[in-house]
Amino acid sequence: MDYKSTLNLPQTPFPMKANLPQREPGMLNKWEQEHLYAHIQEAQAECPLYILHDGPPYANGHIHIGHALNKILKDIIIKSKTMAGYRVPYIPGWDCHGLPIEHQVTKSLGEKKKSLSAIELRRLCREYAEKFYRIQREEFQRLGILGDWEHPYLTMSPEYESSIIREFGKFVEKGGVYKGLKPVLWCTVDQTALAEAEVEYEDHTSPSIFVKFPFYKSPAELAKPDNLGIPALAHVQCVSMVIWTTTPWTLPANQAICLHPDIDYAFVQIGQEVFVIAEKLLDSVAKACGWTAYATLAVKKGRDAQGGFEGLTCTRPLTHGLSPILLGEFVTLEQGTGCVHIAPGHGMDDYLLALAYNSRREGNSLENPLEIVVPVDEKGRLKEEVQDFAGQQVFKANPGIIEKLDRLGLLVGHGTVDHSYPHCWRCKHPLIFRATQQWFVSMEHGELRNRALKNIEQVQWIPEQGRDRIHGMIANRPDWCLSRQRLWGTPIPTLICTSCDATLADPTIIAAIADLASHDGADVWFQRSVDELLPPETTCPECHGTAFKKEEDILDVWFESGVSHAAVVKAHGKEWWPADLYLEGSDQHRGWFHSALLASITTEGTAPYKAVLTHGFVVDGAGKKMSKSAGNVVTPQEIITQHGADILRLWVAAQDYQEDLRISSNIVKQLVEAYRKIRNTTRFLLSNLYDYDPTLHVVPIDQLSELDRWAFIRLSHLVDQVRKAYQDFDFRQIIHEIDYFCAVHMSATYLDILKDRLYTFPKNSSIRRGSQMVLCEIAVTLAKLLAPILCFTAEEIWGMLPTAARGNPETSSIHLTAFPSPPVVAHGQALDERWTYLLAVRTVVQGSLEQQRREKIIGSSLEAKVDLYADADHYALLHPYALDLPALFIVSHVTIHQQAFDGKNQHLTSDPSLGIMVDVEKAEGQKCERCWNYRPTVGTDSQHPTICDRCREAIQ
RNA sequence: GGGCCUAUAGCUCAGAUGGUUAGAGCGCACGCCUGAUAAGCGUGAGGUCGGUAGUUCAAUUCUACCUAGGCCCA
Repeated sequence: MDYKSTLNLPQTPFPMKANLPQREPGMLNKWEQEHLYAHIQEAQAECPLYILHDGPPYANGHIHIGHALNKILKDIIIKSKTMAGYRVPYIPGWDCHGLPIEHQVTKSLGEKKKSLSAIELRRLCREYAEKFYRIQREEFQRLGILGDWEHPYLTMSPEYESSIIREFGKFVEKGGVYKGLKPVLWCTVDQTALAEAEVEYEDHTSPSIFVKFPFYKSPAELAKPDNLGIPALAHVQCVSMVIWTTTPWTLPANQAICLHPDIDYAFVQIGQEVFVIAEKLLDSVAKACGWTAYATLAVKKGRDAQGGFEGLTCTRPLTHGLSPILLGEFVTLEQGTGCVHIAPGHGMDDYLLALAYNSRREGNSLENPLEIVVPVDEKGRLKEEVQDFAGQQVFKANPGIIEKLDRLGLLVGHGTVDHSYPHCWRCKHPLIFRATQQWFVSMEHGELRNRALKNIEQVQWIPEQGRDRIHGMIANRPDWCLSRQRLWGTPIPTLICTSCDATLADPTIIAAIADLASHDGADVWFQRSVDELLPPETTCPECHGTAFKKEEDILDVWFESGVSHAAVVKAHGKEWWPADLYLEGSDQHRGWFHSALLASITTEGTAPYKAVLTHGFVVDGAGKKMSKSAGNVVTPQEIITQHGADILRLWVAAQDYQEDLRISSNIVKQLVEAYRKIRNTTRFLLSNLYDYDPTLHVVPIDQLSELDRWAFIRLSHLVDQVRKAYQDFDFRQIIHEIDYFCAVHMSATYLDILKDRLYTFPKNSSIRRGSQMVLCEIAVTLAKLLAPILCFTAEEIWGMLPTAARGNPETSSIHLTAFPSPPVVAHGQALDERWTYLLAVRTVVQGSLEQQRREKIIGSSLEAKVDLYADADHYALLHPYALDLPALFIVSHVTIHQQAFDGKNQHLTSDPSLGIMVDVEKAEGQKCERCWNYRPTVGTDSQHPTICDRCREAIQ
């Protein structure tokens, strides 16, 4: 007889092989056709709102692994918050303006660019951004991310551009916006500012000169203790600081000399003169200047509490006035003299030093603020005020300036130097640093800095260190420069009076421009003339003139994305603001978190977010940064095509995203294994539910076997822990919990033990149906707990569950369901303790079985019988389970003896802590053909001579 | 150079106000099963807790420095 056909063997259409790369797109189609995202929003309409505001990626290029990480984390949070009972809308966005796109477009245009109008160039940039946001949108959707993809926010849309202008107007209204000077890289040929990305570094030969700046005070005065306090100076003729520069033309703009506070400076005597230079550079300077006989009189640190340099002044070589000596950390000993000529209008370090000194003048000895002097016009010519050189192009003026310095006796040494120097990427000419008029937001006006710092404390930063990081940045940053000398962006809608040069930044006019932009976009600023843009009665507040020209700068893109809290969050409704969460890479402490905070503090008074969660960066398997040149780049596309998006999502969840995240083929391989364990466990659950119907076969929990109830207790703990981990955004904990649950509690324990019961017991026996109920519950629960992470696989499982398990009425997608509550088992704790003991005994028995297996006594564990020897206490514990133990150990027979360990039975495996000894031998009787247990009853029935009594009953 | 951060088995992660043989899952090796089968079960081997010095009766855990790495800034 074919007894195999009398078994209830597992069967399921749920395949072992996931085939995710093929299967996932089908599911995406289904979700799109069913308008799943919209359905979820409808279903949750009455739930409390949870707003995760999306930071806009830049609409340039395909998505990389960092984008995938960011969006998957967001999606996991959105899906889990939804399943936890919130209404969680997701409006994705893109950052569309800015230099990289303009740069790409300009580059591809080549020479044609010159004949293109601003409006035409903007149109090409718009097309470029349009193309890439669509590409990225598709790539994001492929990751399984649900959201309002049909209505994303784009910073180049008319509504958004209008919002930017409106927010700028609010800034102006609050009064913190001002026009000031700031150095930029400037091309004197194209007469335009360049960004760092547009600069090419090439070798260039520059003059190299050493120039003296004689101290204003006489040597005798300097020698006194309340000055430098170096007596030896009293007898010399002149004491000078010596600076080194490769840009003689910037000397007319000199405002100060900077020393490093910790460097030693030598007072070097040559004849009747004394020069001050860094001690460590003395040899090289002496060589460059041709000094032969010299002596060091004294050495002094840049910063010295008594008789320090700081605050002393020197005579400027080419202009009137005195330059104070300042201290700055940026001074190095790489080249020069260690004494740096400071021209705030022509250098970034110089500029920042001037700002720093000007902003804390009480704490230092500066009498007057340092001025940002720019005696160079936009064509690179020295201006009128520069005596002898007015009208000369800066590079051409250098020889004359050197000659004049020599004539004045101020040139200590000169030569040339070959170094890498910035050049214009288009015209290839050398660039200069030159300060230009730009728009700024004051950090001090209206206490912006202090209010921002105070609000940082009100925000939850995850991880905590984020607070320190942004705090330090806000505390130390200079005023916010809003100007960019570009075309692809939102204009700064201010005006300049053509008769008196006054600037006109009027909130009413700005509001009017914003209205225009809301229909036609910011292009109106470029398309229309001043007269078309301005109200007719507009007059200059300074000179009452009526003729204006437009400001040509556009806004910093950080301002644009910074105001998204208003343009997107608030625009959707007051109750959306402030957002519950911003979630980006840790670089955004200086970027979006930063600009959004300043924007929101200015216009709303508080931070735009309640919490900020940051993640690290993706690095390769060795922890190194990914780069094309290193050849270690892993793309989301390759993982999706090879393994599927769910594997990528699993990777995101399994990693500690608060640090750097490693990825390599090995790591992905490990994840595929973990995925397989989860998948196969689920497959086994499903395969044993083929004949189970929850509406017909449900068994009350208190009537389940203890083993089933133990499984429910494990499930209950899992639900608790996983739900808490979702709340804490601790996703790797979820993966570990689920992985452990599947591998240890289910696969190796519960499911292994259950096989005999499921396969060999009568179909409708309540014990089998009871176990099926538990299996079904576990399958449903696992699918739901996994849904936010393995969104495709969970949906696939959902479709395979018994119909009635999918809710009543049946729910079409798992993403429309809520997280399960933990099942409640009466007296669960006592049961759990008993079973913890029984399973520990099981482990000891397995060890014993393994010994006998190695001895070739047994192969399969069903070939064994087990003798358990227990002391009195543990015998009492074990005895009630006498009938369950064979199934629990998966052996054919178990006998329990009450007998304490006495040292005589040393061939037995013993475990004193469990109070037991174990003996394993070959089981008696014949192997039942049907259930494979060894039983004495096999052969006792003439009709069924090859099966046991239990199986005979089962097939009746 | 500055700010913030990281370093525990091949991989992903636990761990402790400092205190017995530092844990898990996976992978690996070996064995079993062949009624979860490109599956399942069992057993086992893997770690000078990045390095050095210090504090301490005791440090992987605290401190300093160093090395390697990441983000931001200069």
